[in-house]
Amino acid sequence: MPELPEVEVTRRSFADRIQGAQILSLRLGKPLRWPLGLDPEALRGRRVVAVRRRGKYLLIDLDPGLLLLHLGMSGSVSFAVQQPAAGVHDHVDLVTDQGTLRLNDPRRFGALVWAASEAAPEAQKLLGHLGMEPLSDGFDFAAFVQGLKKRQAPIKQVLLAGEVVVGVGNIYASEALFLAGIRPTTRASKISKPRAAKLYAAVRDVLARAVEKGGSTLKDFSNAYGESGYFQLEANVYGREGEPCRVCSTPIKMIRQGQRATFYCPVCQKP
DNA sequence: AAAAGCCCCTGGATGC
DNA sequence: TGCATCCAGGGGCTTT
Repeated sequence: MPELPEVEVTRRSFADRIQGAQILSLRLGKPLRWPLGLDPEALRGRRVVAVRRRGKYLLIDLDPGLLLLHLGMSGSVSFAVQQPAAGVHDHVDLVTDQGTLRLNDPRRFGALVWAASEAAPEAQKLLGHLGMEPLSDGFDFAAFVQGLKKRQAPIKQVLLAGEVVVGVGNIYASEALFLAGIRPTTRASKISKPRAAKLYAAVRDVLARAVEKGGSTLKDFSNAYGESGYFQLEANVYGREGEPCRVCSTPIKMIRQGQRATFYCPVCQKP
């Protein structure tokens, strides 16, 4: 479900409310993708210092240590002073003196992982290979071009891999490539500098706009207040197979790349 | 080193 | 109505 915009929207919807809170307990439900890596009891009494985001991971800074929270495909977070009784898919309740942070994740591809610090091996195993943050000042165009240059894989899959730039998932990869006028099957290394410049801008623009719209709610995404996103209504190609391109009216095509659906306009997007 | 496939898991939509 | 099949916002791991 959640790509960078949904994760960022989630972060913003509870970061202020949990900041400074003292952890009272941590209840875990069914196993998630990875074990926590720590006895939950050990967290009692620690303070939540801040909530940051790296790619699609939420970093909940504690004193000391941090928790890495990933929403997987179907995860969503809620934060409330008083949570209702836990349902079958509520697998994390982080109870604090300011409210309870709850993770609901039917498919359980998500995870909550303890790390002693961001530099510690258990954190670096998940974060170490990640590429640039597209919405930060550190998103460097020259490095972006260089990253594309050395990859022979189709550009759609290079975006998804997250090693050049993070946070671009299946929806926004198709959308960014549409905005840039680039065919998803084009080998990354073949993209000229001017076209890379369009893609660089498109990635930023589409993610920033999606954050403003509260993310995309295809099925069940909501922020920590339970509010839906609306960016899906503005999708140019994602989920629109056979429907007319909003620019040229040509039917949108759907193909499969690495077992994931890709959508594009065969006229607006050139190889 | 990089690319391509394979899974993890549940639920909803579709088809016979 | 019942049951099988396919598909879904991710990504680490294994195999080429």
